[in-house]
Amino acid sequence: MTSGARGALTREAVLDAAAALVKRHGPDALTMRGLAAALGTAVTSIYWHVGGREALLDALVERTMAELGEIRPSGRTPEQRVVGVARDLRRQLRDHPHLVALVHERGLTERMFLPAQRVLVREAHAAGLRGARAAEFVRAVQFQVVGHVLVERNRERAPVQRPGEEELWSAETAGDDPALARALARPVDTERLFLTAVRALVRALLPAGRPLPARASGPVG
Amino acid sequence: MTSGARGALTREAVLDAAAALVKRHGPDALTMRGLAAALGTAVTSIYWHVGGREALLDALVERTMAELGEIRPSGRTPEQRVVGVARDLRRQLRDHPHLVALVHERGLTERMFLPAQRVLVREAHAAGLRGARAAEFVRAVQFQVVGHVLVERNRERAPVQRPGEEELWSAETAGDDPALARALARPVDTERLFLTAVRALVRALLPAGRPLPARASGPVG
DNA sequence: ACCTGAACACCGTTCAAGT
DNA sequence: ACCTGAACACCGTTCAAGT
Repeated sequence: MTSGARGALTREAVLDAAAALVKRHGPDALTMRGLAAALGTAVTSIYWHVGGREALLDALVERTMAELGEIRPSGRTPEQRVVGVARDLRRQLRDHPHLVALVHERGLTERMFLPAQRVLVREAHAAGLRGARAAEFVRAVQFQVVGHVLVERNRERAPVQRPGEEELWSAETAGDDPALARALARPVDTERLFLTAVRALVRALLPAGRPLPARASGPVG
Repeated sequence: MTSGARGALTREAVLDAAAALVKRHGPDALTMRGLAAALGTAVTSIYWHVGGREALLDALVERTMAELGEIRPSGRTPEQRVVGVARDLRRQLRDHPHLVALVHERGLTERMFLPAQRVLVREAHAAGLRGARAAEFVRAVQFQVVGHVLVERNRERAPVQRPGEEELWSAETAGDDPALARALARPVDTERLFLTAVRALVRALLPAGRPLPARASGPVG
């Protein structure tokens, strides 16, 4: 109904319709029967073109991931570039909120982080980090970014916190600090929180920022 | 069948059986019909005692949360105590892996972190942090701990990574650093990673560690 | 090669009916 | 107050049958 049923059914057309459904109502709203209705075909045709629901969602993840623009580091110091990469990745994921849910459900956070991983390895090398140290750095940034995005998404779809109860909590936990109680009641500035955490991590793991003379490490590509 | 059908059906008995099912096969395996079968009653009895599936899962989360031991800070400096609190919370959540999944599904990470929040506020005050600064600190630790646990759980239930592909990735991303490629192929030392990240955060946000003379801040309890 | 309807084995939930 | 079976409105998937 939504998408024109012009011509033969294509794998592409199925994925398009599926993506539209997910975009509008979230992954849970994507049912094989509903998708078939949107396409104007029989449910079983979907199975012929893309396979079952699992395969469909896998394909959707892969497609959305390919649509994400590549991440290019910018900035003077390795620290600036790494923080920039983290921020860009977070922005990309924020722009595709359902992708995060899909990826989490399917245990693909590793896959999601792969493009950024390449870039971070280069930055680690440029900063003079190699081997196990470089790996630890990359992993730490991965956990940081992905973890933050997961928490952020989670809070967004949290049930409407009953304000009365929240007030109570704040008063109870804030212990003689009304300014803190107020701050805890306010919505979180997630962007700021994110940058704070990433910067702290990068500063702790990256060697002190010498401006690196010309080209610090070996051939890169 | 599993749990004895002795006496009248109780809300407690229903929750017990539900908890057992979730513990053994995960939250997805908890179906109203399956639960009724395990209890040896009609499905509809469950509705009378605890309400629908949503209410059941909510009750389960609340119950499991109450079972978690309270978190007590230990250590000399505020930094040590905060890191300890974070580590304890992570351990608790690791010991109840399905709780994390349930909490994430239902958008209750805020609720899950509440007990630790109280403790962290006290530590922030003890370290001389008040008002908005203290709130930011608490929030940062919250995102850090919860985020890490979410990523950790996600990776655990990730599909078996085809080793060939992973090898390729490593070789591709490692760029002239075989030790890094090997490190990336090895399983992550999540405990170490966690402590590294938390320590970096705490050091960045907590005022420099003076040993605090006797009692630094106002009345607390 | 592509598409179909019917059927199977599930779900959560409601409701009128029992005791 | 407590428990029941039947029924409703959904699911994903398979399969034999069509063209």
